[in-house]
Amino acid sequence: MAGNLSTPGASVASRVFALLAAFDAEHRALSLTALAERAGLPLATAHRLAGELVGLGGLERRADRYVVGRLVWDLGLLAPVQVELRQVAAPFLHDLYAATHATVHLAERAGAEVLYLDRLSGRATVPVVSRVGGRLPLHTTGVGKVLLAHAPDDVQRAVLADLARVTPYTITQPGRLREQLRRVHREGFAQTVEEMSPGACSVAVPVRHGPDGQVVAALGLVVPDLRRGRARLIAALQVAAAGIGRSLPAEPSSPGGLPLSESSR
Amino acid sequence: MAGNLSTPGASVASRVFALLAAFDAEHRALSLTALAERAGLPLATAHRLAGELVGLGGLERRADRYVVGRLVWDLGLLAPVQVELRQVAAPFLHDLYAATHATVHLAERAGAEVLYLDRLSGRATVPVVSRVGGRLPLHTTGVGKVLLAHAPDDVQRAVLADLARVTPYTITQPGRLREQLRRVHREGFAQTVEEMSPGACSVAVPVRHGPDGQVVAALGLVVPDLRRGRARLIAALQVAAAGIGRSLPAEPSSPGGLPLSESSR
DNA sequence: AGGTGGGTTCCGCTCAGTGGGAGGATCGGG
DNA sequence: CCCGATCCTCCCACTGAGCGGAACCCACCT
Repeated sequence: MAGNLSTPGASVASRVFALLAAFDAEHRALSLTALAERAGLPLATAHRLAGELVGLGGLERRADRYVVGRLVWDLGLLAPVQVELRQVAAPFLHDLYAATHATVHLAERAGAEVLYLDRLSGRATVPVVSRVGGRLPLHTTGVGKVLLAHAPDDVQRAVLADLARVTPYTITQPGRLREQLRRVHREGFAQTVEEMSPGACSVAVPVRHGPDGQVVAALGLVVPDLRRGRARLIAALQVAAAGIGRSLPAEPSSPGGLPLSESSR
Repeated sequence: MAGNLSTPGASVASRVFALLAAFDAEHRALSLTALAERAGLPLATAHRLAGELVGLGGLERRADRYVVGRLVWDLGLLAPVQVELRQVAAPFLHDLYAATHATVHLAERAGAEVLYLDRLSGRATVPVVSRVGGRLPLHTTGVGKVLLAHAPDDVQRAVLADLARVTPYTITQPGRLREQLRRVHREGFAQTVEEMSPGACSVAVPVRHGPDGQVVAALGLVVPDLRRGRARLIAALQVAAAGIGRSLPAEPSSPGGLPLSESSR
């Protein structure tokens, strides 16, 4: 991985991806200048390349802003990001939503963050910051705590060593969080109370799979209040999680692995 | 845009996208040779570029196959492909599903095809070929007929001039289809009976928006049989479509359909 | 007017990209 | 066991695609 993209030695491909990767959830539309800056490319280069990408469908131009193009959307949907899991889980997520009318989350761990694989939300009764494809800290979300509790030691250590504060209720003391993680193991669920966003609480359970009960994902609900009906939510979650785990194909396949369809013309 | 990618004159960017665009719904995983062939690149070039893309996250290597990488998935989710519409529509789609337990579709027109923006399907009772991000012909699907009925003249003409047969029931006579499109306008809904896949019927209604009632999308249901309960399905669809239209923000952030000529794929 | 901050275009130098071809690995059939 | 087929990896000398500083344009300020 070369250093500065504007220095000779950087490949065109890396520059192309630098341009694309300049976009994120907070920057869905960028002016040429912003794009160049965020991509670390000279203005003229960014301009030429961006123009080329627009022609190829990788970017789109909206007035004086660039946005990610349709082709990328198309292609992204082909990426084997837990397709199997998401497919299998979808009906269970619906069931959960129907039963609770809460925001439903399906997530996996990606490094030291939660990666949201799917989300169902009714008309927002609670402010929810998650986004399909979005990442959030492990220690501030219900699904995150579940995943963290079942993560390898080194991940736990790394996360516990740096607990960023998000709200006044965010748990930032390693000791307290570690105790909570132990409880997750003991009780089979995790919860948060306004630790990610004010006014939002969550419960979550692991999705286990295979004979060894490997935790492959987490299933969570976000609600305005946990004081009433928590037991009911957990019960619903556990039923759904069990159903998902049971419905997953036996083969412990590579992460996200799926029918690797036949090749050739 | 140039022809053969392996001839000098093709830009690196175009080669990169040729590699990515070599993947489609039927080819989610490709061997190097297949990849090179489908991208129209010399093997050595494909090898080197693909390797580079793997390093950048644009591709992923699974054993001896390449698949679309996570980065592209991430980025694709940022593409402004009717985000607003999909977001607004989501709860209504759930409602529809809850009410009917049929497969629910939200689609827009992309050139001379239907582009599926969202889909809910319970445990498959009916074989459904659609896929989020997938495209199907306008004349063989319920949502397609709705969108076609409200498409500009030139699109209608182009589509009517070439009605491919998909099943024995596919309508291939321009006259009959034209008559049906008139009925769509008159009656406010479209239907298909095994015209796309055997054993599947569909109904669909337009989603209108704004003071002029512009058709911005179509909402459809797929069921095994329309003889019973069609009226009920249509009623549900119309309520949902009206709700979506009403909930959309005043200014449609992006144009409904793409120009007919554009062929980004 | 002059200034500022965006976007666009130009063009000659040069190094990144190219791809034919050699070589390796793996398989399976004779 | 050899041999051919198939697929992947690597090398390297040639060259034209890509680069980006600089000039320019334009809209909108003061």
